Amino acid sequence: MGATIKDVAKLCGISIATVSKYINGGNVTKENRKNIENAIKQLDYRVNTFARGLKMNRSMTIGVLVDSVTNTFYTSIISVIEDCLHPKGYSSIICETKESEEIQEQKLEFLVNKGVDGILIFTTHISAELLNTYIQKGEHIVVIDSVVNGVDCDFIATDNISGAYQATEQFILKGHKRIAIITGEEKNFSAVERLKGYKRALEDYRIELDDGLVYQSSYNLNGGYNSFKNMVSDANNLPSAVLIANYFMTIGAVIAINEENINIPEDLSVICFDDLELSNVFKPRLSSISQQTDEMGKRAVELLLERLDGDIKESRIIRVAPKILITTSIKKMDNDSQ
Amino acid sequence: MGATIKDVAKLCGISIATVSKYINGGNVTKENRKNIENAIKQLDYRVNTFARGLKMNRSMTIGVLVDSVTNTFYTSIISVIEDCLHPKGYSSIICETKESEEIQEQKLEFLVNKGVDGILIFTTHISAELLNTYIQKGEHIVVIDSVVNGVDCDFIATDNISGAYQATEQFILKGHKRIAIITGEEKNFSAVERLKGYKRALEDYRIELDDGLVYQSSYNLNGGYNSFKNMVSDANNLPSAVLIANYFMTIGAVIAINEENINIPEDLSVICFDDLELSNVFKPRLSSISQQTDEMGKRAVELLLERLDGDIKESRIIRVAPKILITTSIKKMDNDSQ
DNA sequence: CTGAAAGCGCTTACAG
DNA sequence: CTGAAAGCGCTTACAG
Repeated sequence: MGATIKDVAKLCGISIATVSKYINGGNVTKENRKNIENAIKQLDYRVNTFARGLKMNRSMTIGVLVDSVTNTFYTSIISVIEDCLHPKGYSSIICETKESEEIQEQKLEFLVNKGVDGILIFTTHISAELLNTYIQKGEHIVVIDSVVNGVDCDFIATDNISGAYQATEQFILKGHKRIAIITGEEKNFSAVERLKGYKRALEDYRIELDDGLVYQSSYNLNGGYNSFKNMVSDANNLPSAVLIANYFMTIGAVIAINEENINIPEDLSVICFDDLELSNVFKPRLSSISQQTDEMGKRAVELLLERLDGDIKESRIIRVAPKILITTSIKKMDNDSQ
Repeated sequence: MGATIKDVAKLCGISIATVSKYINGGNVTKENRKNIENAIKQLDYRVNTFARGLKMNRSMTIGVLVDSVTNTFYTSIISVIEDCLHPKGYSSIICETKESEEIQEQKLEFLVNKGVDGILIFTTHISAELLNTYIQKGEHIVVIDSVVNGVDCDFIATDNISGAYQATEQFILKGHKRIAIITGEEKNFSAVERLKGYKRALEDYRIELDDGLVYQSSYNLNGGYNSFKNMVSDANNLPSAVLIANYFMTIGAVIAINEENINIPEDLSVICFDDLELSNVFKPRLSSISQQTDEMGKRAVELLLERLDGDIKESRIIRVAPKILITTSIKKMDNDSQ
């Protein structure tokens, strides 16, 4: 169908080697350059990706593995990734795991079969074993949003401990002492880190940890809803403030807040992780710890491309500081009460 | 690095032609089959995508062009598209236009350069000229979420007129007579259709159209916010019900509703398009017209693959009926009042 | 700077 | 059913 490098060469009366040299940025005489440029335009010539890929053993394609493309936290990062990748000639293949480890393995295999040059992974459940299998096969991998021990690849994640610490500290500075946290279970990397930050802040400010105020359940809408319901049903153990550890849990909590007719911040102060749509729409606007998706996406691509080019071998771990946004969803407490 | 078909053939002591035949589903003797299967496993052989693509002149890759990957309406469809594509061996390259026509052209060119076999487009602004340019070059295109006249490709869209009609009808059946609509401008395909459905319902039920109740502005959060503010500021022209024509306008409207302390449905009845996160979280749950993203994604892939295989030439237009969900966000009016 | 030639890994008529 | 051989479009030493 389309014109080939041969057609261009013929039209110019020169060899394909020279045309190829021009295309790849080499030096050719002024006259040849002009002729080639004209011929390319005239013939609407495009380099054949497959021929080039075959010869170069590079696909200029990056695989992206993600739990779900309807998760706006992930897609915010994906959007940045595309922006960084396309100018360098890379495209990406996005695969969803739907949070199934079985599908995750299938999709990883799919990506490798497609001949991607590197893989960006941000799924909640990724095991060291699976990562190591592919790293040993020579795949270049960068993991986003979690850190797995004993794996020789790059990691990039939000500084969750610091984020949760700062949030808890905000409550404390406004006089709160009964501070609850709604977070995910042990298997969720960021949930655990955020719980750690919460505990550390309490400790630093000499507030005794009340295990009854730590609600751990599934890291999603239902988990948030159920935890919140449990929290308010325990009438003689009510907190004055709550930190909610991710966006989906927050959505669940908001549904519960509405059902229970709880007023924010009069009845309860709230800070949530992830500054997405809901935070804006809820009244009052929710205080939030917002992960820097731009920074994360940009750095992830940098790390991966460096790995593709260079001979970096050591595992690098990057922590991105979140930004905290405080609104009227936090009540200032009297120092005497509580 | 990886093993090639040559390695497999050598290990089996047969020709590469036979191995190729096996790989592509042809008949080989039982013994050869066994040997080949073993060799493939032993060598961890994978077909080289580029060699195959070069030879076959098919990339098994589909381009997807979308305004934004953080738009959950779009990503719901994208998710279904991947599910349909992967089992058939296709992968997809997703490109964002960020609603810029310039970027749209660049990305389309990017996709064609990458050698995609077909393109799925769902962007709000796609011109007949641009589409025709690529169709003439032999690209296979399916357009989702809008219909463009004078273009020889397939289209798939929600039956917007019917959706808006049904919503308006619901208001009317509950006794509403002053029904407003907040929608997008003329350039937005679905906005125009939804306005049409609204008008048609009023007409059918003999309710005179009040132009003052038609709010048209930008088809996004700000447009929804501003329109809603304008609507309530016009105190002697208040409607009892409002239909909001897309998700982002609804978010804007909800922010305004909160600011103005308007009670739904006591002060105002609401139906919105697109049954996404917000509808669940808002109290009371918003009535909605939900577009069938599963159906749309599935049909889109079907149409495209048919086009790739066969010799379909005529332009096909598929309309998918939306589902309407009625909640307590609509007040039953006394027949006497208003 | 330019060109002839080999070769990347695969598929596919074609002959047997 | 099997195999030898051509060729897809490109890049890259190599010689000039």
